[in-house]
Amino acid sequence: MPASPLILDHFLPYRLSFTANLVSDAVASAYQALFGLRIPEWRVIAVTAESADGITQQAIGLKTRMDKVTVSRAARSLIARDLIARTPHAADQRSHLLVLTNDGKALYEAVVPKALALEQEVFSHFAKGELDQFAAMLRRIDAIVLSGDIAADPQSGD
Amino acid sequence: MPASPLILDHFLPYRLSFTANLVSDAVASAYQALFGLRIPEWRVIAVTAESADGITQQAIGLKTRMDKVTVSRAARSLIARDLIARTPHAADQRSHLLVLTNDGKALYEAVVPKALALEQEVFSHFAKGELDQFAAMLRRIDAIVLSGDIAADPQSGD
DNA sequence: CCGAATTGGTGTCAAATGTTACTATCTTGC
DNA sequence: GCAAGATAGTAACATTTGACACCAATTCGG
Repeated sequence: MPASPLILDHFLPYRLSFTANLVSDAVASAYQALFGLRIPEWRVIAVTAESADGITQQAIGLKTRMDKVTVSRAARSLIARDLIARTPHAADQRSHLLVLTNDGKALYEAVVPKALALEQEVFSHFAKGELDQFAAMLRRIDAIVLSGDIAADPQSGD
Repeated sequence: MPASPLILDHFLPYRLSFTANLVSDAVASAYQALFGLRIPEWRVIAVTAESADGITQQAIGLKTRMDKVTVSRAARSLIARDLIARTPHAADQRSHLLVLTNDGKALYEAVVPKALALEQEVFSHFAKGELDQFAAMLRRIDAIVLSGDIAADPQSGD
C-alpha cells in the first residue's frame, strides 16, 4: 500500500495548535482548581497588575487579543469578587481604568509563583538557549501573521 | 514607579497559546473561505486520507485529541456532503471505518497544496534548521505534558 | 457650537464545544 | 452461554465564546 503522506502530522499550524492546547488545558485546569480563575480572568488580573496606573478594558483586549466582550465579562466577574475595581478615567467618561484591589493584589502575588512553577514543570526539561530560541520563534511568527494580515480574529485558551 | 513584572508577556504557556491562536485563526478562516471546511472537518479528512484502510472515529479522536463528540459531528457533516463514507467494521458492529469518497479524495487533493502554501506563507521566513528544531520542541513538549499527566482534556482550534 | 461619525463598554443572540446520559454492541468471568 | 462491565457512537443538555446591535460619551468637520 502507498505510504500515507501524513500531511497533518507534519503540518506546523496543526502541531502548534495541538501543543498549545495541551499546555493550555493543563494550565487552565490548574488555575481553576487552585484559584477559581478562568483564563480570561487570570489574564485580566495579570495585565492589570502589570499596569501601574490602571488600564482600560480596550487596552487589555488589544494586548491579549481577547474579544472585548470576553474582557468585559471577565472584568465584571472580577469586580463582583472584589479583585479589581474601576477608577474613573479622567479624560473620558465612557471609559474607566481597571486597578487591582488589595485582594486582587494578594491573589496575583499568590498566583504568580504557582504559574511559574507550572511553567517550570513543563519547560525545565529544556536548556535556556532552547527556550529563548523557542520564545523568539513564537514572537517572530506573531509578527509575520500580524503584519501580513493573512487573517485576524480574536481568540481564547491559555 | 516600579517597572511592571510583565509576567504574562514572558509566560511561555501564554505566548504559545497566543501564537497558536493567531495561526489557527488565519488557517481556519482560509479553510472556511476556500473549501467550506471547519477545522475538525479538515482534520477528519486529513487523517482519513492518511489511513489507507479506513479509520474509526475513536482512532481519529485519539490521534488528534479531539473530543469524540466533535469527531462525530464532523463525520456526520462530511457524510452528509458525501466527502467521506462509512464502511462496516468487520470485527465490530458498533464501529465502522471511515474512508474518503471520490469527492473527498478530490477535495483532499485540492486542500493539501493550499494548506502547504499557507504554511509556507508563514514559515518561509525561517531557516529549515530553525523549523526542524521548533517542531522538535513542540513534540518534546507534547511528550512531557502527556507523560507527566499534569492535566489532560480534549480540545480544539487549528 | 452642533450634527455626523467614532469609540468604550454591555446586552442579546447565535454558533461552537464540552459533559452527561443513553443505546447498541462487544468482552469477560464464571 | 449469560450476566456484568466495558466500549463506539449519538442525543440532549449546559457552558463557553464570539458576532451583532445598541447606548452613552467623545471627537471632528463645518
